[in-house]
Amino acid sequence: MTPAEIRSFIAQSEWFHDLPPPALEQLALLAVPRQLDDGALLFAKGDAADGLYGLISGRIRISATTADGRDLVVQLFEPGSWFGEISMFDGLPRTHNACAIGASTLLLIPRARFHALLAGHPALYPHFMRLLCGKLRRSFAWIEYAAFLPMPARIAARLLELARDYGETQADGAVLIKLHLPQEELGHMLSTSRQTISKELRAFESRGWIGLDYGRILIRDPDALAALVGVAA
Amino acid sequence: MTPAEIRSFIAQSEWFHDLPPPALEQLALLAVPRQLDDGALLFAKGDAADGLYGLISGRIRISATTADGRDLVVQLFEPGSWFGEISMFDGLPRTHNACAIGASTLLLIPRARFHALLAGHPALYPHFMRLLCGKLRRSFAWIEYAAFLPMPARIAARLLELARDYGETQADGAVLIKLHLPQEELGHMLSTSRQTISKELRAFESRGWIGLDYGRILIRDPDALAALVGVAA
DNA sequence: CGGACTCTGTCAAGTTGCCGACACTTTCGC
DNA sequence: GCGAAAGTGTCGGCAACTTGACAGAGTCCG
Repeated sequence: MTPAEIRSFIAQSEWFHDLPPPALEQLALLAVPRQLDDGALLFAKGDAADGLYGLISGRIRISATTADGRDLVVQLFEPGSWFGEISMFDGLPRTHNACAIGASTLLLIPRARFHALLAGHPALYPHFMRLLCGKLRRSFAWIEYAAFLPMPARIAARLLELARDYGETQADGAVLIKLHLPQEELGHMLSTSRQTISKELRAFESRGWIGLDYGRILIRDPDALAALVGVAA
Repeated sequence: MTPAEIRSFIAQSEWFHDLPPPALEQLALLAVPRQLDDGALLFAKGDAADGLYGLISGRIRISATTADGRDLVVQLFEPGSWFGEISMFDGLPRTHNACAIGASTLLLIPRARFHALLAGHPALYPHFMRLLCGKLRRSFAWIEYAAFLPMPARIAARLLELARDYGETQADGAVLIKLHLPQEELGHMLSTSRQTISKELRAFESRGWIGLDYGRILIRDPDALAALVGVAA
């Protein structure tokens, strides 16, 4: 990872692209590259926060865990994403665990550097505000899904989200979710059991709404799934 | 509501108390007082946002609603609270419904005025950031409770929150929740049925952890409830 | 290409919570 | 005070999910 590559990664990112060039330059000089092996823990819920992370390659899995080992997958970050900002803004410990899926490369912007950047460029604030608001709105949607929707609809809703975020449209118009996604992992995203996922996916498949392959899901009829969720597609 | 009262309300609020006096003055002049009758709807989810609201007296109930009429109570605001800021920061529609419990008096800071204030006083941003982060952390906790805890523990967790936010310590050390809180309303806060609430509250009472009276709940043993949640009190 | 590992389908038993129903109690407004 | 309205206790049937178990299918890697 050369300094030039770091600079270009930051300059192209959604978060920092409107920084003036000198600030970009400084940020790039003080950012710290970091490598993670497959499955390695980047930080855990409750850790003191060291800084803001940008994902360059690989994938990061954000989750919450109970004392007895169950966990809930909250988000999967793709290259180009930045995360860990909540602890930057409020100074409190990490809200979730973060670990690598596949070997991953990250960029750390140390806490002090990030604060200096904000102090020098308050014009960044509205942008960050919008990002936080987006997270809040997604949390609210999740809370409502859990409260209002029966399990099949929640599964459908999650499949549509995954298709939007990780989908690749095929020649026939169907959307393939480009994730290794065993039923157990889907269960961790919806806090339900593997067996329930299996049953419902099978039901969707039998109606022709989705296609199933080991660890792969193909969305054939998003409108049908959306109708189950009760929202216009 | 005299201009002087408005000014003093704003000056004492957690959100604006460190504004310089001239800005306070301007804000007070442009804020619009508003009266609501018991049960009146202030705004609904999906409405375009008119501004930021401060609650002077009464109480505001924030909820989400389904097409078939079920609803989920997300928050109750007390006098001194400000709300509706999410739509201010991202310009998108309201995330929830807001309606008055009891006759209520509010102050509206119109959208344009709020933006002008922010533009003129970027030092306000870090404070608002922390507030948004607090909401996010509370949302996360809620999501985890729903995912991980069985119903009795979720009820216990909610009772402890209510005791913290609306509790009044009695002579004997017990904490009375100063809300009119029928079991059905508690059910709407936990997205469960009245019958389940009734059964669990009765169980808590029989163990001496809480006291029950029509629409009133008294917390006698918060530690026992916290142990059920699985968190140190 | 063969064995280890992962993933999936499925069943049975048990639990939890929902819903409708109904009686009873308390509170509130006149 | 009295009647209406609101709140509560409780039962029974029912649907949804969980857990544990096990077999079979697919994939990966030596």
